[in-house]
Amino acid sequence: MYRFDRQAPREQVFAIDTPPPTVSGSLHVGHVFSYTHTDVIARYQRMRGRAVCYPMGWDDNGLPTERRVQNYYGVRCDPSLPYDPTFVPPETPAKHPINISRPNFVELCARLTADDEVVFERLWRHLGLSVDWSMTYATIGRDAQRVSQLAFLRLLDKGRAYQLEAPTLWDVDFRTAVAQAELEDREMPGAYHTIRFAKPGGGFLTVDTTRPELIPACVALVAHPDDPRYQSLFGTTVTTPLFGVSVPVRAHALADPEKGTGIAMICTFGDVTDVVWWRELALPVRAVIQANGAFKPVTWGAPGWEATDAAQAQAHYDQLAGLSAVKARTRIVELLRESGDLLGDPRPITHHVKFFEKGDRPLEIVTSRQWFIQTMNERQALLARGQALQWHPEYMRARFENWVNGLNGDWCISRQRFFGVPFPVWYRVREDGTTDVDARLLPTEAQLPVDPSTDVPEGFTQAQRGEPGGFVGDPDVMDTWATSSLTPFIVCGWERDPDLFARTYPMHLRPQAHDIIRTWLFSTVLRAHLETDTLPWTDTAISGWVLDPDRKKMSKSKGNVVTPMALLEEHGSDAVRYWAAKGGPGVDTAFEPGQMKVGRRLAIKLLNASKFVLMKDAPVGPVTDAYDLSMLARLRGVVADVSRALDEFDYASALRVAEAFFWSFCDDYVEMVKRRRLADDGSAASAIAASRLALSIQLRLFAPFLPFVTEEVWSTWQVGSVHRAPWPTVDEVDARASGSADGRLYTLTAGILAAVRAARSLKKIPFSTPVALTALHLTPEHRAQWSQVRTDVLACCNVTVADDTVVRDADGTELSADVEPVVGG
RNA sequence: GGGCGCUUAGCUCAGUUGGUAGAGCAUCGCCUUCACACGGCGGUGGUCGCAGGUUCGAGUCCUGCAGCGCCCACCA
Repeated sequence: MYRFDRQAPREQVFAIDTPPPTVSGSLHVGHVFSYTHTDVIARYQRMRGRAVCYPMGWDDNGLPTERRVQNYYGVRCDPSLPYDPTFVPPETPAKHPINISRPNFVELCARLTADDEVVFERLWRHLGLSVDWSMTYATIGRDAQRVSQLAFLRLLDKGRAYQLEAPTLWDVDFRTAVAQAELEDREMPGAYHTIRFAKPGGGFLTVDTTRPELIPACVALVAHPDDPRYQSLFGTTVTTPLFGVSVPVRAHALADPEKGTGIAMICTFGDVTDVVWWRELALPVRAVIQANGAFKPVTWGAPGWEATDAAQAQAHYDQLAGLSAVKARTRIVELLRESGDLLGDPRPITHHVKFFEKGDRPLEIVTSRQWFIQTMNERQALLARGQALQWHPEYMRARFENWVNGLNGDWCISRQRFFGVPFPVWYRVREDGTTDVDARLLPTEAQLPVDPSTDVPEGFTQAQRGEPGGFVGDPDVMDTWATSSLTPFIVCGWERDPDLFARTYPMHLRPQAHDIIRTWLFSTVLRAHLETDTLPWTDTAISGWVLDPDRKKMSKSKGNVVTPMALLEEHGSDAVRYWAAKGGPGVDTAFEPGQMKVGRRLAIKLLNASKFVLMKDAPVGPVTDAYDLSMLARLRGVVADVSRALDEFDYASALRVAEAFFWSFCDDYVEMVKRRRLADDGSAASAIAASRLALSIQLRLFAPFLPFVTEEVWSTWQVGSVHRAPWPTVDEVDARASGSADGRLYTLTAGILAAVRAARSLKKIPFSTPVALTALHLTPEHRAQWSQVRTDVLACCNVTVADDTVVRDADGTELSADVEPVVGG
């Protein structure tokens, strides 16, 4: 039913770039929420006659999977090991992790994620997602690897991807580079330490620092060029405490006279500002922190580590070597106190520190060789792409622009990890056994995907791996976003199925949540811009988050996550979808079981109302009665409004409009026709025809939202699936409803019935007691309709119009717009 | 520090181009009536965050402020 028609011409295609959920986690209510939004749009477009390309992907690539596999099987990846085809993981994880090769590790990742993917698919089917499951992809799958590597090689060829040895943001626990997009600030306790530096002619100047442990890595001091306090020091050198290193005092506009003493240490590297100063002031490197976060061994007095008293520097430094940054800080404070170079006590502060979003310790900056994709010189072009993209809601564009304007470097795409797409690159090994990183060996496009740790470059043999004169593979894998940014290419068959690609790309819709605008949305726009010089899609619909009743984002760590399957089983999929669809585009929505109960009630009401309408059958004929025509005139407007809202991706408004009409249809119209249907005349035939037409239309209006109950009813009296039925149009209504009519007779009569019900309730008059209208105030709008109000219709409420009923015009705007009959027993 | 959004009934939220404040839930009451008790109908309930301004008229437009949330930002 949901199979994408690959023969459909491009104008009829509607292609959705589905977010592939991370399979190593579990799906939560937020997923159910946002994936429902997408499904409503997919179902609507399908009923409009579009060939909907709606795949599902699994994001099984990356760190979360790695961590899970390590724990689940008790293994650890050692890329230096050869593949062992006979390896079988132990039944229960061993006490000490078993080292296995990268291909073995990847096999285990694939095995574990395959199980998850079965569970995920079951949930999505239960929820009623109208996905074409034959198009499912995985981000670690063979084709995703081919696309990632091919796109990388194309960028390399164009000079848009490059490799560089440079200071890079580094997570010391995962021991990998990370990108700007993966950072988050966390508020941390810290302390200002006032340190003294010896001035050349005697005396001291003081510097405030939160990272005294980096004094051995200090390469200069810096103050603002206009700062009067330091004018005389610019161009001179001062001496670092404990280590006795001469460092220059420099001027740079980035130095903030307001912070600390107005003069700062430049260390290699304490933060990203250090990197800027270091680069722009052309300073030397004196790095102390290693990839694992520990202070590295240093021989003082050696080139680059000159000190006035090398022995003393060594004695001090040896107490730091091997320690982590935090422990080194504690130790150096003691040393500074002993030497008298620490003035006063450290002054506690809280400040923002950069973390890898998945990391536990603050990021360090470590110099390493990494791959980058150019972004900085595309910023203007990317802003223009963001302008051209249709955002729903519109204001989310600001997030994108905010991010693009805040970029401070090219995108680092290499990670020193294992479960990811490898870089399709080998390097020559020199005769002395060292790697020549400039002598790259690349595969042909036809060979992709390749794993350079097991595959061999053209013209070499496996025996030459790592040998002098031979080759080595690039050890790194790509950032997970380097693959995810290519989902439109993966889905649309880029460089694999040109016919499919031409029909589906650029795609139509990218649905996603707002927290990954800077990562997934941004990087996808970038890759499409660089590769095809287009936007990847015309529209993006941004969903909000599901908040718990305390208005906090629902998350596992807070222990407030509800299992989606249990939710679906308790309330029913239609009910949960109803709740989800009420959360409009971009709006964070409270988790509210009450709304699900309302959705369930709506579904049951649909069943019952359908049962009533379908009790009576009649030949399909024109609708002639004024009441029926008036009701259909209202429905005509509803069809137009619901369609317009869905065209604009505003599923929440669409549902509201359809629902409001349906309740009125049940309360008022169904009551109005109850007695008429029992007659055996043209009025009855008209009522039955109109009821069935209205039911058919309303079932189709609700089908994208409540796919199960609508299909259930549809299947009892229609051929085929409601989900393949044509979307209702105003033309369809006009074709059956002869003559022109408006909705006023319907609203007037509904108003009278509602007023009678209110009066009965207020005066406690039971339904079985007949009542008569004695007075009626009419608004000018409804004046002309009064003469059409029929007593046989009002009889459904057991109300009659007395001979002496007084009908009054509403006197200007003085009277209430409501019709206020006075009811007598 | 910059950006974006939100603030309307006890709760969750609608409120199109300015024109008498809306829905559902909760609460209270009524009703077995031939689709529906897994129900129906009705009632109560609001200085629209605050202060100015524009206007005949402001929940809506403008300015400022406050609170909340999110995104971003130079760890001295």
